[in-house]
Amino acid sequence: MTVDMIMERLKKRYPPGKFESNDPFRVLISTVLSQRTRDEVTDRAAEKLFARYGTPGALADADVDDIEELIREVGFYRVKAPRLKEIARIIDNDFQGRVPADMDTLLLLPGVGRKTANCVLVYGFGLDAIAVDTHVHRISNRLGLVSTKTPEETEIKLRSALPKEHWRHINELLVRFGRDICRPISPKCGLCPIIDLCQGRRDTKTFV
DNA sequence: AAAACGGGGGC
DNA sequence: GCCCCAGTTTT
Repeated sequence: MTVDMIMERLKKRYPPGKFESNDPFRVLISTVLSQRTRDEVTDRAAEKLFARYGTPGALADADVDDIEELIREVGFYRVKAPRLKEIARIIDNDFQGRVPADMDTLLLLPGVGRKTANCVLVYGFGLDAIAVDTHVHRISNRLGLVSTKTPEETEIKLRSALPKEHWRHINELLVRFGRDICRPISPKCGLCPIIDLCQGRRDTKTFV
């Protein structure tokens, strides 16, 4: 199967990173921080935040102004800081300090959409889920794995097209691949390790 | 369907 | 100095 070959080759090029298995609360908070923000910046801010507020109870009682100051560098901090506090409050008050482990409940939290919820399910709880961000959406379509208009549609189609063993790896693999090779504009097809497996390369002229 | 949110890093 | 970034919510 060609999708297996794609995943195997990408795994070879991009060895496992930080997102193996972690505390669900930290995965949740880190993932919200990471929205529209580069990882290096996200990691620094998350480190500072968790050093002071490491649990839902602690974060729920924090000053929003202090949270803002700690996460300023990730951007969108005036939106993210109150959301983080509210997320912590809800988890502390309504879920006995435990992050919910199902999609529908996670989506009730402010600042949590399908991508963030799926990251929590996969990286926080080790469940079978596929986190589709802009990279996964774009590249899955370029490669010809799916033909979809929205990330949610991509997630659903990938559930059929992608063997389960690859679900937990596809997000990080395609994000890294998308950042340095299969970029949104002017992808570096000349350096692409899976160019021979790419359907999009043959179907369009929008690739370099 | 489009706008708004944003400081930091790459070039 | 300009452009883009591991999305989500609101208009």
